[in-house]
This record gives sequence, structure tokens and C-alpha cells, in this order.
Amino acid sequence: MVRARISDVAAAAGVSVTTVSLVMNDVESRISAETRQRVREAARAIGYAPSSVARGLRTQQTRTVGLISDQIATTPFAGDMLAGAQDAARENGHLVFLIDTGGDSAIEADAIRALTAQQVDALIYACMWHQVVAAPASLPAGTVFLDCRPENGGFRSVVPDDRAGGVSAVRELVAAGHRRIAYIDTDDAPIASALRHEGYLEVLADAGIAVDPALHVRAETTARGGRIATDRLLELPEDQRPTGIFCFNDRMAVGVYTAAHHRGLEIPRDLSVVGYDDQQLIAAEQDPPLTTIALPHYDMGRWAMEVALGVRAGDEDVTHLMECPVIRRDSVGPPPAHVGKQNRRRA
Amino acid sequence: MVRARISDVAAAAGVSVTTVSLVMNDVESRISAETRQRVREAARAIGYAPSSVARGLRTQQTRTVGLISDQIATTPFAGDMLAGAQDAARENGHLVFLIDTGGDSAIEADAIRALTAQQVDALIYACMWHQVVAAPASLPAGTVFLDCRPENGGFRSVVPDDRAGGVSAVRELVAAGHRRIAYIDTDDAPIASALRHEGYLEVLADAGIAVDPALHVRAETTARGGRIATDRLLELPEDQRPTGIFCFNDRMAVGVYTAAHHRGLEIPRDLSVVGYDDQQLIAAEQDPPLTTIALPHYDMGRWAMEVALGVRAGDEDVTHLMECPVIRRDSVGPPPAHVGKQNRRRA
DNA sequence: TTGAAAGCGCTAACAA
DNA sequence: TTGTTAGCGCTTTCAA
Repeated sequence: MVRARISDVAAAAGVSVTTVSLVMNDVESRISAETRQRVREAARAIGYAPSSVARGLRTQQTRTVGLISDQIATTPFAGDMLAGAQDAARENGHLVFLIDTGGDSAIEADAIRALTAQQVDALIYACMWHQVVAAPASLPAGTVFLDCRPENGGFRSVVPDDRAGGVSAVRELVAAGHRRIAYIDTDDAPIASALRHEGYLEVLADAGIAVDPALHVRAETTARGGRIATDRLLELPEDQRPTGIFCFNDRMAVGVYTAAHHRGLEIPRDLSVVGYDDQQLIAAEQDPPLTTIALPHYDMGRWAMEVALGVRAGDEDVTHLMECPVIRRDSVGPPPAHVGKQNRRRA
Repeated sequence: MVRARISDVAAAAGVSVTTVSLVMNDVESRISAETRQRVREAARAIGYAPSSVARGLRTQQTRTVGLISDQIATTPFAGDMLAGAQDAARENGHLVFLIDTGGDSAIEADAIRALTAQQVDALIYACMWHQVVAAPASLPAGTVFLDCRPENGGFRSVVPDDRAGGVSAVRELVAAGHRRIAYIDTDDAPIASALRHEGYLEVLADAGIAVDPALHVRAETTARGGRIATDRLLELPEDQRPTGIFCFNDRMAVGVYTAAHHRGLEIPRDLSVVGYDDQQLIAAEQDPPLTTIALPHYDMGRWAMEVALGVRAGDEDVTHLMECPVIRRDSVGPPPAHVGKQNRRRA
């Protein structure tokens, strides 16, 4: 069975191709309701669907978007970002080409070439975590950066508001009465970690809490890293030990749980913890479930697509900051009683 | 700046468009090396890239593939499957349209329509976990099913060999000397769970171990489900308790760890565990790291794409079974000494 | 209210 | 070894 063409419909309905085209594209003007009807039926009868390729050639608009990303496979974040972009594309009648470059710049250059050859209407350049990147030279103007920011500007971009996220996280702890709050930081994600640290410092300053360098430790972004860092923290003299810990991410927070359990400490009775990422299958599944800060992947994906498609405004050179909401679960409580006479909810 | 066309190159190089076309498509015959060179340079000079749209209209081949999936967002498995499909597509000069339907059949129908209109050269229908599905009526012949099998056949498909995976898992336990082996099963994934159960029974039979119905329990596929099921198992009289547990998935295995720790049991000294999925950020990150069976997502994705593109043979109506390799880590050891005088590695 | 025809940028059959 | 030209299936201008 061969594809039906517009001329087949025209013949079947006894009209010209112009009329069929007009009807298929819902061009309001002219064409009587009766003809309209007849064309519709003929089209349905022979199973006609317009060729996007022919239309694309004629109109020079393909209703497709390219989404180039560095890594979809190696991070469980990808899904939500794609889903957001995807949904926005679908709602606007566009299809998305997805290309994963694995971080290889040769593949990246090929991808840009291929997508350009396909005459995509828009392009999104996505990273799987918040970073500043050197924009490939061949990237077309108008490309939107998703979860990253181009080194030298010149493009529209969206990233999570990690500073505000850090603020929210530490505020949870301060609000519960904690004054000795640690930040388990990392060297593996420079931008985000520094921003969250700024948030941490801001809350401490606001609350009139002196900064204790011993409470700012670094580790690798794994459960193991979190466990090791926590061990270090819990070996401090009792009056210097943290009662609350803010972790760079949820995986590290899992390590906090492990370290605490090994010492017979219970969360949140003896130690409060706040994570970051709201990573699926991790945060909610801890015992007790982890209070954390969510990364707005879905919303960022949607924002990027809407801006790329021109249905939402976006400024070049002013990176859009997307809010990271706090997800309150059960890993934060008041500090233990013996820590001192701080304000707490219960005696 | 407007796109350069083939005629621009022809004019610049002082040749006909045919010559340019021939050179750009590396058609060996005719065209002298010198002309070839001249055309190449002209093309580079004016930044010419052939339009895939025009070419697609002319050749009726778009070098694009559609990949329809039910859920990319809600499962961390997606990445590897996409990566496999993606890599195979790229290696064969194809671009992939990704559409996530969220399981909505109206969106699914739209997706098939849109992809057909785009004249994709091939179509892949992917599920995020092994299942039997009713193929949408509008699905074109030749579509390849990925991680699922069409109810009524008629298509090529690939799924994990869950039965063999179950065999491998339980064999790990038997090889370590275990005779009382539990299977924490689930109702949430009928196909895979039944297949893995068959594997479990096969190994028991081979090893001459009597089947104890008390050791076959069911739970929801979460850490919580695994913990509850394990509690039930560990409450059995000591001589009926399992010394090894095979879990339907890694998340449930995490629950086994929790339950064991609550009772002061150490893994693998007091209890051995084997999971399934080799889920990233979970299996390897447990303490001790979890021995598990990997789902071959990347390879299935690649297989599906290669078959869809016709670079690999695939039979209709004989679902391709992809091996699930065992990932040996540290959660399996010999059963504890007091369990009886079974063969073990150490006295 | 409808139709004829040009042309989007390319490939390929055919001619030279 | 190279060029001319028809035509892929559609949209859109212009004419009727």
C-alpha cells in the first residue's frame, strides 16, 4: 500500500488540490461547508495524511525541534527534563529529535550539522547538571540552553536557582531549632555546590549563627562520600558536633543515614538531614523519608521548549532561574535536648 | 543569512547541480578528482549543507526513526535503552524522534500519525518494563517492539530473558551453599515476575531442593515492600528461615538490608541477597554492594534499532531474548555455620 | 467559491 | 566526464 497524495484526495472529492490543501489546513476563508465536508470524507476514506516532508520543503518550517544533550543515559535526571520539553513540544504541534552526545564534541558537531540539515525550527542544548559550558561554535543563534549557561552569553538559558535552594534547605534546619549546621559539599559540581554554599552562609548570617569551618566538609557525591564525611563530622567533640546536616545531594544524604545508624543515632531524633535533588527511588524511599530540595527538571525542560518555540519570552544574557521547592518529609526534627538550651518545639 | 542551496554551490564551482549532488553524495563513478575538489571547496566556502527535507521528499527516505515509549520520565531505566537505540541510529546515519506518550493511548495515536506524516524510515515501540501489550491498530508493519511483546504477534520484538535471569540469580545462592532460598516476588510486574519464578523453581529442582511455599512471598516493588516481606521471612522458626533471598528487584533488596540490620543481622555473613535490575545509584551503592542481575537495556535498545534499520536480522513472532548478566558484588556468601552441616567454603 | 500553476531543494534518468 | 530536466508532495499567488 502506497501513501495517498493530496492529488488522490482531490480526484476522489472532485475538487482541486488547492481546495484540499485549504481544507486540510483549516484555512477559514472561502470553501463552502459542503465542499469542506466532501473533502474531509474523501481524505478519511483513502487514509490521507499530508506529508510533513513536502510541507516542510514548501513552507521551510518543519515543526521539529532538536534537543542535544550531553548525557541522558548516565543520569536519572534526564527523564523529567525530557518529559517537560516533550510535553511542551507536543502541545505546540512539534516533534523532537533527541541526540545524546555522551559529551563527545565531535558527535556534538555532527549532531548540530544533522539537525541543521533537517531544518529544525528550534534547538535546545541541554546539560544533565547545572554547569557553565563553552557553546559550540556551530550552534545556531536562538538556541536555548537547558540546565546550563553559555560561558560567553549570547543565548537564552535556564538553570535551577541553587542559591535559593541552599537557603531553603538550611532554613528548614534553622526553623527546627538547629544552630550547629554542617554542609557536606563536593568538588564534583563547582557551580551548584558554590551556589548552595552561598545560600548556606546567607541563612547562617541571617540567623546570627557563627560560621564554623569545621562544619563545612567536602566529599565525593556518593553515599560512600556522605558516610565518610559524616563520620568526620560526628567525631568532633560533642559540643562542636552538628545537629543538622545539609547535603549537596540525596545520595550523600543516604551516607549520612548509614553513618548515623552505625553509631546508633536515629534520624531525626539525634540528627537532622536535608538533601538536594529529590532523586526518585532514593529520597522518598529512605527510612525515614528524606526531606530534600527538588531540582525543577520538568519545569526547566518545559521552559526551554516554550522559549525555543517562541511561545514564551526569554531574554538573552539573563539566565532564567527556576525555583527549587523544598520537599518536606521526615528527616528533620528539633535538635536533641542535651545539646543546650536552644529553642525547640518540645522539652 | 539564508541557507545556501545546491545551485549556489554549482554556480560558485562553475558546474551543474548534478555534479554537486554527485560529489556531495560520494557517488564514486564519473566526476574527475579535480572537479570533485573544486566542488568541495565551493561548498565549504559558502557553508553549504544539503537539505534533508528536500532530499527526503525526492528520495522518499528521511533517515529518521521514530521511537515511541510509554514512560521515559518515571523510570530511571529509560536512559540506557535510549542510549543503545541512539548509538545504533547515529552509527547508521539516522536521527531519532523521541515521543513519550505517558501511556495515554490518544497521545500514542497522535504520535503514530505525526511520525507517519514525517515519513520516518522505521518505528520502535518501547515499554519501560517487560510486558505484553496490545499493539495500537495504526502501528505500521515493520515496527519493532522494545522491552515488550505484542499480544497477537506480527512484529519483531526484544525482551530480557527473565527466566534465565532468575536461574542465574538463584544459582548464585545455591553455588554459595544455600538450600533455604526465598523468592520475594511481586504482583506488580506479571510477566517478569512469573518468568523469574520459573527460573527459581528450575534451579531448586536441579539442586534437589524441595520447594517450600513459605519461602515464596509477595510484596510491592519498593524498599518498604522488601522490608515487610523480609520481616515475615525472618519470623519463621529458625530451621525454616531462609539463608538466602532472591528479590524481584534491587529496590526490594534494599528493604532486605534494612530488615536484616534491624535484627542485627549482617549481610552476607548472616543472610545472602541477590537483587535484579542492577539499578544505578542503588545496587552498587549499598553496603555491602549488592549482587544482582542486570537488565540489558542498552543492548536491547541497540538491537531494536539495528533490526528496525535493517542492519540486523530479526524474526517476526519469535521474541528475541536478551541475556541478563549476573553482576557479582558482595551480598552473597556461604550460609551461616549453625544452619546445619551443608557444604560450605569454610568450617 | 474554486482552480491553475509555480516553485520549495534535491536526485536521477537521460542526453550529450 | 558532465549537464538538462522532470518531479518528489505540498502551499500559495494569482486568476477566474
